[in-house]
Amino acid sequence: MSGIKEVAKQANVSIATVSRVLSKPETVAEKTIKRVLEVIEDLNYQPNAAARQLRMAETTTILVVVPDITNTFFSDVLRGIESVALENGYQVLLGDADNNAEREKGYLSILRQKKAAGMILLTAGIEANIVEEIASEYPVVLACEYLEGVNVPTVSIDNVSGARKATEYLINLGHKRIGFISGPMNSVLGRDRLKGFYQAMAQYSLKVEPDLVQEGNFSYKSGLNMMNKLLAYSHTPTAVFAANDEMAFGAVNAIEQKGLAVPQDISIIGFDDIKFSSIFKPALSTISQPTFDIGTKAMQLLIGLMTNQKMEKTQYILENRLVLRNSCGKWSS
Amino acid sequence: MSGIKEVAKQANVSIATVSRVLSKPETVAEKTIKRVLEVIEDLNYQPNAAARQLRMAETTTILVVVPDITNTFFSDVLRGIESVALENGYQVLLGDADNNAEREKGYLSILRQKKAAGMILLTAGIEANIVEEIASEYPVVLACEYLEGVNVPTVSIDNVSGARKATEYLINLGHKRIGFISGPMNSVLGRDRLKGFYQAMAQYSLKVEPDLVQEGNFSYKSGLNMMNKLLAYSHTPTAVFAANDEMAFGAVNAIEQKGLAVPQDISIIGFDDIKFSSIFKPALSTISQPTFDIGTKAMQLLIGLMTNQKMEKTQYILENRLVLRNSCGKWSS
DNA sequence: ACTAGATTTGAATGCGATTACAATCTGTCT
DNA sequence: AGACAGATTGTAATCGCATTCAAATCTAGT
Repeated sequence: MSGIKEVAKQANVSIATVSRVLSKPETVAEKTIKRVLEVIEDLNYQPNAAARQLRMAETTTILVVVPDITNTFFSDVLRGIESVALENGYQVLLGDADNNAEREKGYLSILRQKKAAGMILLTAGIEANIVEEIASEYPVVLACEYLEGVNVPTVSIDNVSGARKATEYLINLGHKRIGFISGPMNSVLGRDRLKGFYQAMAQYSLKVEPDLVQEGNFSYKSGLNMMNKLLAYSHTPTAVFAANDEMAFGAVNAIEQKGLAVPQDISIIGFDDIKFSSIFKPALSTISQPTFDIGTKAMQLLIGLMTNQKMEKTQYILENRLVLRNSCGKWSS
Repeated sequence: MSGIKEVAKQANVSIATVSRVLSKPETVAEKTIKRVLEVIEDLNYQPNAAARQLRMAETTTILVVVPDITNTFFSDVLRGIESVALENGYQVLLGDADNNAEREKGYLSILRQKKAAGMILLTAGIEANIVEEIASEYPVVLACEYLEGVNVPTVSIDNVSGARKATEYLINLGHKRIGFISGPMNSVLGRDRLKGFYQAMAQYSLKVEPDLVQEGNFSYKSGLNMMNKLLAYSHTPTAVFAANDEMAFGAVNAIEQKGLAVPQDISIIGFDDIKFSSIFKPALSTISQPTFDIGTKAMQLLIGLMTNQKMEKTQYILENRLVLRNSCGKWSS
């Protein structure tokens, strides 16, 4: 309950002096500082954030919108964000969109209310033009997913090249009939990974059979279902690339439920390298994304934006890399 | 940039009327409402949160402090919290303590600055007396971990009975030499689960060999290490209870690395029932916690506190239950 | 047409902090 | 001693909104 007035009274100074002790101590006499500080300590005084924000026209909270906080991939990124936010005196307001574009949009009002100074979008459910509009008015950075043709600061990985890398690896192992379990086609991420797959196949003059590419939704269950579908064809693939690790787990388990073995009968590769990928059996070969770094970079970018630093670069593509474990094997036919 | 003044001017009314349209429309003439609303729509006006908060002396953000957002257990709880927060017009400010008590304490200033109206603690690193003090001044609810002898609203599960349940199950399967990989002994959670283990063993007059209980820290790696330690003894246990699922995964993998099989040679049971437990092989038998419900209940409690509702109950213990999968087998000697 | 009563509106005030500017104090120099 | 520069402190305006209270407008009954 104790406000600046109370501190001022007890320290026998004006509220202006109290304020100065906190923000510009060099303009206040030594012993006054001491006296005021003691009272502050005593009363456990902390300046009211709302009043300060109103006066200063700035807040130190930023908004992060995630599609699903339960997904460890996003929580890793979030941790990166929080880490540099904290270092720089920012707090993060969490918006879980729950994979719902409407809900995602709802969070924009936080910005308009000036409740947050900026926003990091880990999602991509909002229409590109809306994002662009909001980004022209407020500091916004996109992480993980980029929006085609939108000129908003972005940090991401190159999903196309990552997918190409994974596919090439399978090809070099000798596989020719390669299946693909994609992410949802309405997400850039899903489309890009598919594109990378096609590119690699084309580069090696391999035919991709339409039946062998199935659309999942990044969930374990969909991986399981789609793999079962692939298994139902007369010519089953000898390797399949799942567009994320969770679906890869599903694929592996579907295969094993049919009495087949990974990688002896079918090789599986994933994408993301989440925490459980190395714990899973067989340990999953996958494309590793620098999740934590995506978070830190995104937050650094946002801070740059908020403090009006002129930026040399606003588009960052972080490196991904192939991590080899035990879910893929050679194939000779 | 458009404030209430701008709206008032364009709608040709005073700012008071604009404010009334938003908060007490029934006191404003029909057509005035319509006109004002149109301008508001037009300008995309949203009342400045800081000004509003300052005037009203209340905010709609609450603080949630988690030990580690990366842990799916906590992110599930968080999702529960967010879900009812959103329904009731609250936003959640996330504080990741990163398993660091100091950092945890740092978040308390958010409350003092009135940046958040209340707090949910999913951690328990802060000293009990400090928690009690802060809780006497601000709305605070504890979730997941309770603090002994602290009279603060709490929602948790009964870790003792859960652990007893898991142990009993192992005993009923015929196991006698049962090992335990505990959580850190400086956490209530870790101690309670150990207590449950001891209780069950005592109830069935089974001796617990000191060598067979090892202290881990809830991480996969510690599960792996501690299991290796257990495996090094001449009389290895026939079953081990790991105090959480991640450590259970570590235990299983340690066993398999030694060429032994789960559950044929050794049975493993975990605690938490995280998402990955049913995907893992063998699918892990474990104690399931109602994570989402813990979150919703905690948030409901907090809302009650913040709105000064008189509460019939402030201590909730949610049910846990044994979920049987494939990591435990019968033992006869 | 006039007035009491009901409805609608506007001007003034305060929330708690920051800060430009004015006022006061200190000590030094002439 | 008086004056002035520099250091220190206080005064008051301001941020954007909600709210109060009194003024303005409208309604209907006579």
